[in-house]
Amino acid sequence: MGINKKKIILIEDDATLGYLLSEYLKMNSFELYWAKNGVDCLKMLEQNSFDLAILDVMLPDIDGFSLAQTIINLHPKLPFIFLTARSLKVDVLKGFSVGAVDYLKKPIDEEELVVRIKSLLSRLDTSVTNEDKIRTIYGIGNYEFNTVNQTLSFNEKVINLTNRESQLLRYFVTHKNTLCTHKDILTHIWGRNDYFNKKSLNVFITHLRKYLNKDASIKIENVHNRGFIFKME
Amino acid sequence: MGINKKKIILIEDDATLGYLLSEYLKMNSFELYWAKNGVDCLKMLEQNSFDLAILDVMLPDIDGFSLAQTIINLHPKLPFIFLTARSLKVDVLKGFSVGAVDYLKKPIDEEELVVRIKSLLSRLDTSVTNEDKIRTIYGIGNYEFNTVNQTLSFNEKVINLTNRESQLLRYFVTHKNTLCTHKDILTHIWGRNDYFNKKSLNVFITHLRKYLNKDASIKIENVHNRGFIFKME
DNA sequence: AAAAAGATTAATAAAAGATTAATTGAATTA
DNA sequence: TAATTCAATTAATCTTTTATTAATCTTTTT
Repeated sequence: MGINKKKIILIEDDATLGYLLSEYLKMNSFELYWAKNGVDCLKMLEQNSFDLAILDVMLPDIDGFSLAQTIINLHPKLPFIFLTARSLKVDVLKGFSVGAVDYLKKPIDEEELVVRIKSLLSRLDTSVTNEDKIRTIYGIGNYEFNTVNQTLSFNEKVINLTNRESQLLRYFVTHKNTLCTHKDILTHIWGRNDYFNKKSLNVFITHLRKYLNKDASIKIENVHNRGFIFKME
Repeated sequence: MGINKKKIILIEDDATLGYLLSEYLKMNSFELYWAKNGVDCLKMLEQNSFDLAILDVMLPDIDGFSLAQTIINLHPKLPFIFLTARSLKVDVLKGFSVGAVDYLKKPIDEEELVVRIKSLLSRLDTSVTNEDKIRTIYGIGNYEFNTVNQTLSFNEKVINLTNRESQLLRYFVTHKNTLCTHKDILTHIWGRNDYFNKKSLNVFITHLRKYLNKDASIKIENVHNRGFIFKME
């Protein structure tokens, strides 16, 4: 998750359940705001910006679906989930039709609630997902390695790598400066650790060394009888 | 929703439930593919590109969680939901921890399933934004490509493109300078990734290369065993 | 110094790709 | 309805690429 706590607003009139959920969610490092009714809720929405709203359908002063509608009008981007005892099918359908991200039926397990919240927040948070995505471009010294196009560039010069070369280099950059045993490399890339594949691996090591010899800070060092260490940085 | 039906792959070994869900989802204008086991599933994933996977946890040949792991490795962007009779809490938590978008317990109401699917697809849908960006006219080096008239012009000379030629060229200009895998091109344009369509693709590559050979700055490069890169600019 | 492991270069065979030609099949027209 | 046309697919052939294997040389280890 990000460096900042995610802000959640819980709209729940029941004192016991409200307290329980608030505390549990706080324990799971969310910043929690608990509104006990619709009026409080709107006030809080005025004063803060939230990442998620959890809405009870049955509220003393306003119907949850109407409140959801109001929330959408005021904050179209705020995702919300319904949490309710009314598990009537029409309600579930109505919940989604007004734009709910999820609809959970009481009694809900707190742990499950937390993983559901985390799951949907991580998907909604584009900044996080982009960071976490498998990187396509790696800097290797003065080289640039594009794992998708399978190219290695150095000062405008572009080398096209073959599948195996690219696989091997990717393995190395993701395991840089640590021993990569023959066995690990072979089972991971060749799928099988035997004499001939090991010979093949050696050929590809030579290829990569040749490609990378423009930058002296990068080295593929052999550890006798064990494997290789890809040194960089 | 977009102009095209969303493609869903359902992995379910139970014949009755599988049939029921398939039919119901088809009725709700999804394009449905039903895999009865893990092996079938992987084959289908090779041959098509999907918008969503629905996974039973209990499969005859492979554990659903392991299959999910495999799916993530092969298709990191494909969202999946679990649909299962095992409503054990640990399973739910495990489901989300491996990256599920939702975890539904049997017996599930079909109507609810559909609204949940629609809700999450609408939130995940990025293709629409990309589709919307398609322009009518593209400059390709000294050429001008009109996607509506399906023409390619060079110094007053006009080449009339066929449907396939135009589709393929459009795919390339909207994905220029990045690897377009055989699979992506074939599933996107031909709808199916198999041996014969790949042969067909090769023929069209030859066509486009011939049309575009007046401008040396444009190249359709092959990446052995992976696909093509349309280089321009 | 001998043996094993590793590095390098070269040879080879299988697979993939490119190109041209033939065939199919649907749409259009006589 | 038969003939024509044109695009897409399939087939046949040739070319290129690539992973592997082999051969040879160099380095390490005992």
